[in-house]
Amino acid sequence: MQLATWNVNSLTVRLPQVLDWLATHPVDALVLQETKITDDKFPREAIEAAGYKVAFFGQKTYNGVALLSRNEAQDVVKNIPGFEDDMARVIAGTVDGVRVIGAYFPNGQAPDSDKFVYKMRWLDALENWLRAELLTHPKLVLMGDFNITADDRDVWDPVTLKDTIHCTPQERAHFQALIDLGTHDAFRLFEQAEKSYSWWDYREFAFRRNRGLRIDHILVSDALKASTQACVIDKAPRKNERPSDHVPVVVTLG
DNA sequence: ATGCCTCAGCTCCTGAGA
Repeated sequence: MQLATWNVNSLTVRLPQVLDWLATHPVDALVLQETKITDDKFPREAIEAAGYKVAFFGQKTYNGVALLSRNEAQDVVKNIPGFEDDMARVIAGTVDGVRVIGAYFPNGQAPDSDKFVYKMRWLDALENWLRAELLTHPKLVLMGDFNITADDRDVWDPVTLKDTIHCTPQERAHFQALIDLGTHDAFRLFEQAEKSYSWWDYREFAFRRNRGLRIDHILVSDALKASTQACVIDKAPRKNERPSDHVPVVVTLG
């Protein structure tokens, strides 16, 4: 079984690339972030024609998430239950017996901003919900655009970027809190190349110079750890014309 | 210097992303 996550930065722009990618990477489920599209305009037909069922939860201009799966997702949940939020950031569903949570974590903008305060509140709520979800669904995968680097290996210049957004101790403590609930950073379960990133700024030839961050993650629960066989970042779509600034991350479960 | 790209939208500039 293969599961993947991809922040597409506008599904309207990236739909052809998503369909191309699925044709060559026929994963069992794919979660998308930053679809930036309202539900009435979601390209359901094109995705179903490619052989996927889809659940989606969007809004105009910002945010927006979707869960594509070969077999229809059961018990779909949108956003964090009990957490008031006017942003579409989370979609969860059970696919082939695995609880799949796709999430677009808040950016946070800057450590001294209101958006950072919201990010911390959102992360608190996510942790409380995940604790409960793990009890009812031991086989669980949380994946998406976390907007957090787990440690300095995930940062192209950890000295210059020390304590800046995505790299603060507060954000990393929250990442660790998710791990402490009984999950594992699937990417780090395996030997990986140094300077492996999932996002590169559009500016200053950042991709060509490999000035990136690893902020797109896949956490697998304790119950899935032993069956986790691989986790790879697929950099190829970053070389497309009009690429997303993020690339897909894929996990293979036995 | 706070932009450099890219995207959406009450679109010819602005806000946001990370």
